[in-house]
Amino acid sequence: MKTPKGKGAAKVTKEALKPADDRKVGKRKAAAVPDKISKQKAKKEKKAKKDPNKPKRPPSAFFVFLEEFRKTFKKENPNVTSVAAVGKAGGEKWKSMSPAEKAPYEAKAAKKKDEYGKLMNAYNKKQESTADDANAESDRSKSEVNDEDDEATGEEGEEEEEEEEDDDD
DNA sequence: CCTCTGATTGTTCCG
DNA sequence: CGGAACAATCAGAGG
Repeated sequence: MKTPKGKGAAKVTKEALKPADDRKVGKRKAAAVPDKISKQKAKKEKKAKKDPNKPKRPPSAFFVFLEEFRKTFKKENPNVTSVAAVGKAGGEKWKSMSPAEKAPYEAKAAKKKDEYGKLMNAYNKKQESTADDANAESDRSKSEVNDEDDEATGEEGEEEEEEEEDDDD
């Protein structure tokens, strides 16, 4: 089924119970006309080679918080095994949290973003290399140079990760 | 057997 | 500027 239509996906959640925004993203699949469903696992790189090696997006502050929250939640709610349940609970709590409390999570997420930015740099290089069509590139083995000699990321530099600035005052 | 779906919010990217 | 898709998770359910 793949839930072509929203229908059973979003369902009623709690729109009435909670005014939680419109949550536009319920199932944005509608617009995307997915030819081949390839989300979590790429079975075979047949034709659906969207991106050779796209770096996964860094977890948002919310996700960072969620990771920890999940443990706590499940710990106190061993009965609950639904990821959705944790998501909801986490979302509610997240909104309930103070910006100051989210700060540490945001700080961490910010750092992830920093590293991600570097990965993107390298990733962009590959992309710029070619807009190769699936067809055009039949056999470019010899030309398959993936070796980026120079290090894209200045490792030695290692900027000091800014800790969360203590806002005392 | 293996793939997908659910649900949260945030973030990121391309056009 | 905006939309659209995807990030983890975990077990269940279906094809």
